[in-house]
Amino acid sequence: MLRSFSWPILQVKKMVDNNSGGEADNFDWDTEDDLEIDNYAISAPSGLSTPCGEAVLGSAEAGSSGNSPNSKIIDHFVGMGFSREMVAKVVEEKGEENSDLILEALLEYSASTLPSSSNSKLIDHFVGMGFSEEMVVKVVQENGEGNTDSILETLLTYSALETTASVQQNPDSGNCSSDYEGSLLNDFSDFDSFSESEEIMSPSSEEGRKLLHLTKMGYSEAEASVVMERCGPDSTIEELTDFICAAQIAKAADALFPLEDKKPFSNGSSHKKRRNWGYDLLLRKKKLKLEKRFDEDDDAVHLPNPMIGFGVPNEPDQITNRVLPEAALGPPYFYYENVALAPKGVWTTISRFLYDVEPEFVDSKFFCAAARKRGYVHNLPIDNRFPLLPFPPRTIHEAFPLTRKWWPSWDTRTKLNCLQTCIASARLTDKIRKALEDSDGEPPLGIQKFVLEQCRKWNLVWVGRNKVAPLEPDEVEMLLGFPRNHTRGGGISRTDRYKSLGNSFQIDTVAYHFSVLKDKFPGGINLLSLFSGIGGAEVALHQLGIPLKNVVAVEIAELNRNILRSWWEQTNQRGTLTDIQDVQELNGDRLEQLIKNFGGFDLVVGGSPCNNLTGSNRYHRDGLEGKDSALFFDFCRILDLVKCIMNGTKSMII
DNA sequence: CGAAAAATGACGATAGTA
DNA sequence: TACTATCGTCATTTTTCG
Repeated sequence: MLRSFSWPILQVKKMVDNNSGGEADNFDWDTEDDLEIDNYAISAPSGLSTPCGEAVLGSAEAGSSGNSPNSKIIDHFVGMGFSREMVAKVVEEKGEENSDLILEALLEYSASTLPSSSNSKLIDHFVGMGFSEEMVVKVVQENGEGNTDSILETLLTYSALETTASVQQNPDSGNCSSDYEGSLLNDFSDFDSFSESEEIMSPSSEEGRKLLHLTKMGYSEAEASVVMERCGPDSTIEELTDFICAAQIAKAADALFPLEDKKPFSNGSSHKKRRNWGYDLLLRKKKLKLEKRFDEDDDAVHLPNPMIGFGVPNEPDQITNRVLPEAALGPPYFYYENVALAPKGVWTTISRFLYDVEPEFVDSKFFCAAARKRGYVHNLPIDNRFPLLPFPPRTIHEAFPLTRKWWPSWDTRTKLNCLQTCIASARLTDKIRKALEDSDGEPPLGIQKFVLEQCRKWNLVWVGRNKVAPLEPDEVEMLLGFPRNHTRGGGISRTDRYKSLGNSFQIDTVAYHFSVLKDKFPGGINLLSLFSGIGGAEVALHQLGIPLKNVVAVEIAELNRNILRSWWEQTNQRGTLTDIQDVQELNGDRLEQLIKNFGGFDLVVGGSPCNNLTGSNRYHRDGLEGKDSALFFDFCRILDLVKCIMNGTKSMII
């Protein structure tokens, strides 16, 4: 509820900053000069072509209709959807000077009265925010009037689509469209081939094919059909995905605006700059693509070799200081993780969405006996890190001494490969055994090559004469740094243990990065753990001896929530663990409540789904737009909400 | 016996490095 | 150019459970 009412706050700010607001539709999408973008953001904030562009105009007009300052103020708030009586009353109580207080009071009153309001009142409310009545009625019907949050979500999406569409179709935008479309071909070329193969299987109507294609890409049918309507029947998949992509970026960014502007009359420059974030990003993305066309992708993220990030224990070449972009500075600290070997461009996008922080790529083979190439984007200090002690075994032989007896000399592996979610079948290991038994002594080179290839692929170890086997679940736990039997019990199957473990952090690696927090939070920390899985972040902090005060863990899988809860109880944690099922539940309201309860999060951690990024996925390696990996944008959304709410809370306290 | 859960086996492409 | 690594998905079979 609060969130839906937060929107108008932005309008007030815009209105106060600049009352003209008429340039929204003429936003220059062809601009490639960052300086110009920044200037634009600072000098003409009302010109942002946000999805609520209409709302801005609407309220500005409403505002200018009044004469005396008093009625003007009242009109402003009425324009946001508050009732005139309520506004008048509040203005009288709080005085017309302090809009902060007025808004606070209005929000409070509305929160208590709206739930009982009628359907038409709800519609009026959203119409008051600047959405067209037609659209609101439709969306309320679709979503049901109970869920104001999803109504707002949908409205924002539709509005974003309209805005981007009108900008794209604006003939005044010069050569923008041709460049833009051309550059997009690169990005969606993999989708292209996908669609061609799909065509054979479902040769229905062209429109149906596109719809199917878009929905397969993970977009809702509503999104897909709206976009197709906007783009016309001749639109290509590239154009369609472009619209949706832009809308999603806009959506992710816009979800943050309201609370960002909780201090309606502050004018910090970074504050204003941030508001342009999603669009700024869109432009940068475009710029990046253009650069790519000229073979100048300086912006492309490249993996370090050796993959030691800013440094690992016992290795030279430590980097102990770096300059973070201003927007990235805490509080809170944040820590995002995903697979390093993602499709091209993914890490560039991730970095840009996380305040342009340079990712730290680290292979966990420097911490344990198994490789794990991961990228981490975080704003933690990087000096005076220390590792967890004792060091875990860092070679296969140290980790599994019993295998030494059976390890053939021609298997030269000293480290295991990445621990994944599936293991080799018994049939494969048996096939290997038979292949080896045919020859006594040294097997032929061909056999050696085959066996070694399979061993690398499936992380097999030698457990007997000519006998290889996959790792046991508890061995995987050990390699990843979890306590033994961490994932055992509670009715979890063997298969699911592998799956949960395969999706987890390597504790020693993460703990090394977290170690800098120990001095800073001697009394313990409040942790927001998104996609928490089996609790890698929690375990790492615990091992470091950093007390966990309040932990909010968001995890979709019940089995994983049970594992974390069980660990929490086993280790006699003093703090409180709140678990939430879905990141989508975590809206502004919920976060505000949580943050109010214990004064803010010190650390926000999350490794969003990698299944659409990893090379192991043969079917849906769709990148960040993939069905599951797109949840990355929820990480951004939530992180930014936390940032905004905490800054807002702080300013109210001070 | 039948449903549900668990285990099994077949299935390449991409992107980086030497 | 050749070589290597990769937090996986799907359909089917087998086992478990009531």
